[in-house]
Amino acid sequence: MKLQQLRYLCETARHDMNLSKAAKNLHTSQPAISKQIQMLENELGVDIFLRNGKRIVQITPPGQLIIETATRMLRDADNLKKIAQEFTNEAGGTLTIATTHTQARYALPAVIKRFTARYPKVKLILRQGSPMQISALVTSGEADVAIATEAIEHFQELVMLPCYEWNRCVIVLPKHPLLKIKKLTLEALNQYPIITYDFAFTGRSKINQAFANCGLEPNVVLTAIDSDIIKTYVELGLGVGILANMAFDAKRDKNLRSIDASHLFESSTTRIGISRHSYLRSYIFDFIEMFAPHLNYASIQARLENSQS
Amino acid sequence: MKLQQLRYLCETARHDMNLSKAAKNLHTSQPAISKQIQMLENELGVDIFLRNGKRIVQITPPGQLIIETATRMLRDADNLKKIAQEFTNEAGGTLTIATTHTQARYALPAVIKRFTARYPKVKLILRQGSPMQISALVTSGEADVAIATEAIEHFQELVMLPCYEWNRCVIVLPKHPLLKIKKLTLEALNQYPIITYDFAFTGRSKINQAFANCGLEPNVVLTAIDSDIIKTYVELGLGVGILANMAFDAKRDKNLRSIDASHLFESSTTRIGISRHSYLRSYIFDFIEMFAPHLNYASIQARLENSQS
DNA sequence: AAGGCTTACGAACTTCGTAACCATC
DNA sequence: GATGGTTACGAAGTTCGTAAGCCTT
Repeated sequence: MKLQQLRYLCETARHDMNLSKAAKNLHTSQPAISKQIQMLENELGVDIFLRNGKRIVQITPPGQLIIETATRMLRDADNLKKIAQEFTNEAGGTLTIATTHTQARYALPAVIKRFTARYPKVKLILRQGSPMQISALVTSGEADVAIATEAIEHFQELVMLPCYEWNRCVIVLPKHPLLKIKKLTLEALNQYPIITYDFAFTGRSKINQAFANCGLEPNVVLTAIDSDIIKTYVELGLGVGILANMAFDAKRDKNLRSIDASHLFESSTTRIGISRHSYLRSYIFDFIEMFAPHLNYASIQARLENSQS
Repeated sequence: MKLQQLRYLCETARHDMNLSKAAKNLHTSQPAISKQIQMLENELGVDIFLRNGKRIVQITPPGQLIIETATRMLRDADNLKKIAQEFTNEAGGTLTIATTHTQARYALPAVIKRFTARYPKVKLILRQGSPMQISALVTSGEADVAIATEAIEHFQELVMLPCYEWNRCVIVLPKHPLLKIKKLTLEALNQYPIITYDFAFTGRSKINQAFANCGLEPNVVLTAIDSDIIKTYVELGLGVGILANMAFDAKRDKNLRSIDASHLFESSTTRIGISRHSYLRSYIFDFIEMFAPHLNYASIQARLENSQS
């Protein structure tokens, strides 16, 4: 059994069991992959892939388990490299943050500024995506940490650490009738077309929930993953926006007015997610602590050890 | 990075960093080990071992972490083989039980009889040792399950599943004065020299505790790891014995008498221990269920997933 | 007919063991 | 001087890519 064979196997599994694609991705030839996978199957004495003639059709039950274990081994191989780097290249390295637009645009800039000042030699990579995509990036080892608000509870392999709570505001054009109401209600809000986040994103489910609880069905005319796009369409007069309140800046957004809506919606918690099985360089722990000061090396390790759910 | 290199590395670490011993154990030459470890260190860019001239002196801090991760990878490689076996050789296989004398002699025979009837093709290996040795065998993958009563709580990597509780009896020669006492007390017991288990073994700490709680210091004249040896010396008149009550059989032990002592000592719990990271063949789950009927595949998996401590 | 997997085969590269050498205890 | 580690080097064994073949869709 060789690590190379496991690499070939997992890459093939990742690419819908297509040897050709796996070969391309690994910069090698298709026969190399074909042969090594056969040799592995041979050594283990079980078929990993089910073949119909010469075409790979699906993964066998033992193949499924084998791929899972092989994946863990490859991640550990990565961990070995990271451990070594931690001790050789103490200052340098890479930090890949997978996050949503809202976090990248409003929550992260301040933290990243401090981080790069402290670790000037660490290369930063920001990757955007939906909470699901973000989680997958961390699970697959393509990113070190995930920062998002929703939908990342379902990944067994991630540990989600609560960072901060936030709520929403409603944004409208100046002179909008809603500005005259003393205390905003969902009923009042529901008089107008609504522009807010895409369903898969940042705390959108809390919004739907609040309306549903009152027996209302909001007239959502436009959704976006991007707070700036929401603002743009509110400015165009398409409707009123519901935004994360950190996304509104009275100074910058002079053409808009915000109305606090914390009392209307349940607050959302932004979490940072790390893979249970990845080795984290010390500066990653520092980054997490900068983002959420109540988290530190000891408390994170405690979470990693005491929860398996 | 090759699995072979990791194997060489871990074997070297296991043998006090002695390349020669590792080479012998792996049936290869010393230069092969030397070279591959150097190549690994080279690839990772860190020294794993600290050398004084040409002699390996100790493990570097990164080396420690690297060895831990490499060990997990090798165990996973083993797991791959076990998974494959589970699907090819459904009936056959091996079950290695690491346990103490008392369990092997008194608790296991009935279970093993049922097990071999159910799985005639599974090869059974019993390995005896102290609770510490037993735990180490499972941790290192040399045994599948550990069965013991004490001292195995300290291995992070093991999950200990409670199986049954038991207590002790006092054994004496026929006509011994203690047989005339209505209800045995520690004070009465303490009049006589005591023969019981070795400190590292089966529930011995509960005995010491009980005496200590009464401010007594027992006069332990002989300790053994083996109930049969204790009986032998009680028969010789060296003192009274304190035994696990399952170790006394009135029919077989005709030359001795037993007095229940459950009220004097806190009961002990015998547990079965499995490694958190090993793949267990289905018959191993069945074995565990035969030993402790309240444990089954689902409940064991739940314990594996919900505890990390 | 195209896409996709396997077989065949020789070139390039690894790994291993023997032997010789060097360092520490 | 005995034990333990490294260096050198040729033999044996792997792995890879190209080319050719074969099986599905």
